[in-house]
Amino acid sequence: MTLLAGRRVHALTLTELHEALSRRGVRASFSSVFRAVEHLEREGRVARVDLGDGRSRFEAAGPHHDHLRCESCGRIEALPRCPVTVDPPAPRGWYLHRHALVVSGLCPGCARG
Amino acid sequence: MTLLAGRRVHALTLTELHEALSRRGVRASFSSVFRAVEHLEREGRVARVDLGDGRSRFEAAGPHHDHLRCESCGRIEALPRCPVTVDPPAPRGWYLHRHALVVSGLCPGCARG
DNA sequence: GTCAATGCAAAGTTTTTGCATCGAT
DNA sequence: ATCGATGCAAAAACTTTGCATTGAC
Repeated sequence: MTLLAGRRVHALTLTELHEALSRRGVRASFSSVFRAVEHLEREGRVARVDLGDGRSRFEAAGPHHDHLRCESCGRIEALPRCPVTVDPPAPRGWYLHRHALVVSGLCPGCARG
Repeated sequence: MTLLAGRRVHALTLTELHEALSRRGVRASFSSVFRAVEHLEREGRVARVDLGDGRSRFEAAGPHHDHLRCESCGRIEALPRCPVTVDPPAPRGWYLHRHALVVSGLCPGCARG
């Protein structure tokens, strides 16, 4: 949980999480990590996010926020505030209750390079 | 292309596209569909979108639009207009140039059921 | 003949499951 | 003994590639 709640590290993939745990000396198989995250997700303590790179990422559940993603290095950050207008013009009949926004471009490092 | 440009059908997966083509009498292997789409994507005529359900979807390239997705039946539609404010409050240093928004909830059919 | 398009099968990724084992109560 | 947690390997789902063949020019 501490890992997933880190302020700097956002939305880790299972592999990243597994490696990060190993580095910290936590010996757990990939399956265990998978199942732990699955469990935490069901409990509502962890949220799965999909940033469009083809794999699921996980982060500590919390207040809504959107994501920034660097198209060059893959770096991920949370957007400081949500730029989606509260009243989306939904086609009639739809009942909408959530959204996921990924803004992409170049992070400071890659934009300079 | 005609299929991918349809107004009703948005963002087909490779499998859906393959099946749709078969139904229309176009006999092409899955690989061929994959490579055709890959080619069209490189040409900029087709755009890949990821709506968070774990597989890539493809649609005709065109003016920006975001997506609606029904969490119950998977139905997908384009949002009539983009509810993202033009000037996202990006952290300093980032150079942003695109976004992908998926609004989800229940489609008219599933909301009623 | 040449070169691109095609089909099939196989490999690569990532996610998920089966199953036997280990551990605490 | 029981019940959940664990590890390993295998299965699944999707995407991508290798390679031999086919087809158009």
